[in-house]
Amino acid sequence: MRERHNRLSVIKELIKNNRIDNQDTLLDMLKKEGFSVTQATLSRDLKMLKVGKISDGWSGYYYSLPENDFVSESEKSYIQDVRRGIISIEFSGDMGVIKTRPGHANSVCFALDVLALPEILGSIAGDDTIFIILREGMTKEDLLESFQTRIPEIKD
Amino acid sequence: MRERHNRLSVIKELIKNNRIDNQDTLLDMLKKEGFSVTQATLSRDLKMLKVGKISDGWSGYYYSLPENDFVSESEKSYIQDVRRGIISIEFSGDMGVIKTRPGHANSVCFALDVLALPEILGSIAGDDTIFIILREGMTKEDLLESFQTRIPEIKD
DNA sequence: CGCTAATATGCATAAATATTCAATTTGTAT
DNA sequence: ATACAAATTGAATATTTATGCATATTAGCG
Repeated sequence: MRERHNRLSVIKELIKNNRIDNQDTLLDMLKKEGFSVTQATLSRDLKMLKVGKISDGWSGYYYSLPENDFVSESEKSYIQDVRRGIISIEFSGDMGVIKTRPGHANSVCFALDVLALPEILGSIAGDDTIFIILREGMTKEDLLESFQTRIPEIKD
Repeated sequence: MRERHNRLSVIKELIKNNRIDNQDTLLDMLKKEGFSVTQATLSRDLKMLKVGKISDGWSGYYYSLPENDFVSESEKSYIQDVRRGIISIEFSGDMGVIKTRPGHANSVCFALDVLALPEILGSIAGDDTIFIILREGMTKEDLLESFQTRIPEIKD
């Protein structure tokens, strides 16, 4: 199911570069890019990308990515750190344990910190193990979803 | 028709202080504050206030005021400068002429600058006269509307 | 005051967006 | 491979938001 991720990043580009004010026009643009889906799917995609609809300051509204969503170059490299180091992630209640390749725990942990995932209250790294504590009200599913949207989108 | 302005500022407070994610609940809150209107009116109010609907970062969306819409105390005093100094405003094409009380042109002009109305490209002040140039695509109606929403809402 | 133009509002409805449900596809562990 | 759970999607529908139009209210002005 690589399809969806590709679509998501195309949507992101479209939103970043155009003033789009409804899903139907976005749908058309997507079609021209080769993605043929329905409005229902697009609605879900937008929610997943956390796009908002904000005022242009005078006459209307348009879609907009959340602030911190220009993935800076340095941030990309942190994401790489995560991908290179991480082996597994498991949970017990509000706590999670991430296993990494030996010696990678610290760089992964630091990278997670930089990514500032809203689900993570805090984390601490050993040599190949990271403990994380979920923020109150968050579930492991929330965190895993964040991972999916933040991590896989990076190419090469 | 003071009513609407009061309602607008109550709406602003409600949005600033609560996580509201649809107009019906906002409608209820308004009712409790003593404002009884329909969803149609509320929809128009929100557009007038330029509120956006943005992601809370994990599970949903809520209304949010545009960034620069916390009217700072200093900004309030600038608005007062405008209200105290201004006498009339007239247009010819893309240009506007504001007449002020003698000696007030400068303070009004500076205040307009601070308010950073999107409709104004630039302005220059004499002693009791200000010239302003509208930004391309903007009309005098746009500017006057901005005035109405920015200036009158300030109390005392 | 009464008149008029502008503004504000509600009602009904259109337009836009989200969600339910069933079907299909994909991932994973035998 | 085969079976089962999870994820993805579309179609239909529900929910939410915007708007056209008629009416009501207000601000000016003679």
